[in-house]
Amino acid sequence: MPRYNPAVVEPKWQQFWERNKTFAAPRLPAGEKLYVLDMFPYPSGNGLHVGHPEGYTATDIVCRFERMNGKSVVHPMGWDAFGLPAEQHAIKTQQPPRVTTEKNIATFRRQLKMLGFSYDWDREVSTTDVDYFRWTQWIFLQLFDTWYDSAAKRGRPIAELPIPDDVQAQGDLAVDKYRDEHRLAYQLEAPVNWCPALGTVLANEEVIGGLSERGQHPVVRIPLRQWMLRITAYADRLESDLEGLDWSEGIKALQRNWIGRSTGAEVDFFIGKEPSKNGKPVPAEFKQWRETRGSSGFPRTPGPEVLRVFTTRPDTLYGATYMVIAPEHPLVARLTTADRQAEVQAYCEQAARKSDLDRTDLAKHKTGVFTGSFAANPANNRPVPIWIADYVLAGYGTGAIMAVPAHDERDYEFAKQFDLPIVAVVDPGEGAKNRDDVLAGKACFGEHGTAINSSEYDGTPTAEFKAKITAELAKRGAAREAVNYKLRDWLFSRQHFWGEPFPILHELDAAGNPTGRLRAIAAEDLPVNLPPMTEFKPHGRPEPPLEEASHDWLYVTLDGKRYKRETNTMPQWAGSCWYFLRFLDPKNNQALIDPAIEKAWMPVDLYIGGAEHAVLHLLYARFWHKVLYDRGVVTTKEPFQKLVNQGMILGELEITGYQKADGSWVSAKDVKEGDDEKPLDRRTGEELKAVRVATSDAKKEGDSLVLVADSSIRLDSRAFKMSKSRGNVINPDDVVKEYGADSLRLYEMFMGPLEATKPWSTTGVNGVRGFLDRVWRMIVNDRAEHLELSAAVQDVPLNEEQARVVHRTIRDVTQDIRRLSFNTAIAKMMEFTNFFTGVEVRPREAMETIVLLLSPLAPHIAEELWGLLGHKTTLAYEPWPKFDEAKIKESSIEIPVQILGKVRGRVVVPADADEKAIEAAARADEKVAALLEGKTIVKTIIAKGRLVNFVVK
RNA sequence: GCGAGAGUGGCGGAAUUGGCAGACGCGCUGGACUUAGGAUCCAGUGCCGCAAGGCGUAAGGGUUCAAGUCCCUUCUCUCGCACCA
Repeated sequence: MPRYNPAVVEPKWQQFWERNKTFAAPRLPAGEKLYVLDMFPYPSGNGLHVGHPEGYTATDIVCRFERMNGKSVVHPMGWDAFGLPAEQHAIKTQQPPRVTTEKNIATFRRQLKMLGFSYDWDREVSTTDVDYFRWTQWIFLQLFDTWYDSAAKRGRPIAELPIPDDVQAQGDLAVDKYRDEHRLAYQLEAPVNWCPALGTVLANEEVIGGLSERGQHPVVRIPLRQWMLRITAYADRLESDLEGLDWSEGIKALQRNWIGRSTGAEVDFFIGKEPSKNGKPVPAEFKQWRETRGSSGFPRTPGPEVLRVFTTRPDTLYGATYMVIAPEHPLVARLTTADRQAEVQAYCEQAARKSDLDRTDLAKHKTGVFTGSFAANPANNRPVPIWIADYVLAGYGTGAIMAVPAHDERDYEFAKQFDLPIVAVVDPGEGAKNRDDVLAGKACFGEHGTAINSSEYDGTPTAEFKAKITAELAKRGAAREAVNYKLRDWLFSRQHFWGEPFPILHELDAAGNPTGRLRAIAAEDLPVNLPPMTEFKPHGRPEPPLEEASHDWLYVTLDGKRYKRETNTMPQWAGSCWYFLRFLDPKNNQALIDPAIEKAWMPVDLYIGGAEHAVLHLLYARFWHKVLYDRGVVTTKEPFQKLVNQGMILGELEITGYQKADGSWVSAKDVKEGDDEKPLDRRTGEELKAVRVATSDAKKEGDSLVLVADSSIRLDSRAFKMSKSRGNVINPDDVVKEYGADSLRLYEMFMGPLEATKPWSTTGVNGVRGFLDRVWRMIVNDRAEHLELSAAVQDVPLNEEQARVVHRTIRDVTQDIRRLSFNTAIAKMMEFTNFFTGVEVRPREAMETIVLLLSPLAPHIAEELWGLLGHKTTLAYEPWPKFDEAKIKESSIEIPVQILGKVRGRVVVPADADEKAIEAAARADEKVAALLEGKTIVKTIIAKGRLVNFVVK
């Protein structure tokens, strides 16, 4: 019994914590607050993965550590439980998704409790709880009720939206429509992937090469009414507010990249209101247009007489030798001349059939057609031909570009393909690699230089030219400065039956047809629950499955008007956009959160989760938070002050060899990867078989791993992502059963830096279990019948050396935990244990210290040992050990002596020895003295307390 | 192609501001205790060499008394984005 047995110890303490609500956080923080958050999991049917406990252990360590440091800590957990798998399971088995979800949550909850995390379980929420999504719907109402005032740079109530006179004059319906167009939540016809064979709409990633991932059925893109959220309005704030956040540069870069801000100019190219005979702008009309623009300035929206483009390089305007519009551009018909009709139509139809992926994937060679029309270049007034090509995206900028083949790689390729003129207008400068080719139009140069072939601007440096010409054209009303973002508005509706219903009603006329008028459900009438469903199967139409709901759910009469409910549901992202707020006030049925609570606990001080959410979840949550900030619901601009992404845990390292069909080996250097990742013989193209090789059959030779039996055969060695198909998945339940939760926690922290990707190793788990066994035996008499202290543990003071070890360990472990460097913290505790197991009499003070230091990482064993050391209560709120720097200092130290930078000897000197004394000691060292014999010392470097280096000749 | 990160023993990984490369763990070798060990304890373990010694942080160059760490060039791997004008 007195052997360390986690199967007994761990459940015992888990029950203790639960019964005593040891980790319940107060409503409002008492003293310094700390909000530590994990990305809550999607409770999948597979149960917990070993990746989950990695981040959860890290946050748990921080929480337990800071509680002992006296902070008021809130550490909640919940479930991001809407999701497609439960819906698909329902279709397959007719089991309601709520039932499946609750079952999965129960499994996850059990597994998390089994790992001893110090969550305040009273705060548990699930995004699928009606009491929870009531507030998700409430936030949607805020979005619906908000427009973005770009002058004030903030969201404001829709009632404050100024209505232009001309709209006002058109009556109420026009005003409503105008408002609807400006809301942060608005409707749009957007294309979806409709798969007739499956009878459902598919997400982009479920469509591969125009076929459904499941079953390879054809998928067509059809327009469907959708809800959109105007995240683009917040693009610049989402970008600029990144600056004050304590996030890794990598994640910030990822977000910036995704937002994709670029600055440049919008420029209008005159095309003429009506098509002309030769396709070129009529000079007289053009002249008149220039005059008008000179006085009217640059209009907000382009009229039909111009083709507006966005460019980041207005300085290359003189080199714009043609223009390109996207196949979906509204002016396609207007610009296509009669003789080009057939060709253009065929091209556009073909482009429409391609998915976004196909367009980019096989776009190594460019395609396009000439429209027959020309536009006037506002810089030099010359006509340039207008082409249609799908390398220009309809959704970015204005969907049209000015093409400068000499200075844009894509335009260059296109110009080569279709033999269009290439005029260099930027001189790369003397000494540039292929300057002559660039100037001759035989190469493309995309960087900055000085202007040429640009009339009076010749010689102007790129940056200066950009500003100059933009200002000049702006004065003439032909251009303006502009900013563009890659970020698109957020497609917020899904055609699913397992998601949050929208709190929106569509007004119906007497005939039962929608009038186009929307009505938001009043906040006090929320929640809108999901309708009860009797069967779960696709109804075979693209419209949402909730269209099949019973009529008493679907139709509503209010104030004498009939309405039909919105039948789209929200995407899974919705619930995770604000859960961190609800955790702080989970049971409030008057408000999303009590303002006093929000003010006291927010923002989240530490947020840890997987890097897979680095872009979308974090961006969406930040966006919602900013809207709530603008509307006065929250008081912080950003929700997550510090963010850390834990790295992925891979399967165990695998050594792979390659064999031909006849079983003979092929060296890895002769293997290449074919389609579908199948290994092929580089020389013959023969298909090979990848074979797992046992560690004992492989050895290292030089830089490569080879077969023991035949060293000419090289092998590959790498770890792979855990996957069912590869059979390398590690189940936390099994690990806990075999080694215990503390061992699992400790091992995951010991594997390496939190943020690194690292392979699993079962012998490594065994190793940390061995450490816990040693800690146990250091304190417990494991030969006794009953649990009792080892006789070696005695109430004696620490001697000097022991005190040094104790205090140094406190210092280092404290510092390492603060840095989230748990692997080194564990190493320090192992050193401590190695030292004290070798000591016959172990002072109680030392043992109590190590137990406290270990407790955030391995809390169960620590609580058990703490009790054994004579304490009656949990150590969860025991003060964290303090160290005394004076006790760490040694009276004498050993320092290396180098000659020409090479260590030649060591000397022991008093710790406070001055440079002279150190040098004298170094010279006195026998070995050093011998080597210095007959040499001239040019210089002596003394790093106090570190080393001595003699530079000799 | 662009962006981010990383290359250190057989393996996972340590190494304040440039200051003893390889902490700690795994694995391996030898030993002790054992009927036995997948238990425990002790010793060893970067590479070459009998040794003295030499060589070593992806490769090459540089700065420095001193470089895993700073600078330049190149290579490889992982992740993300990918015709964003």
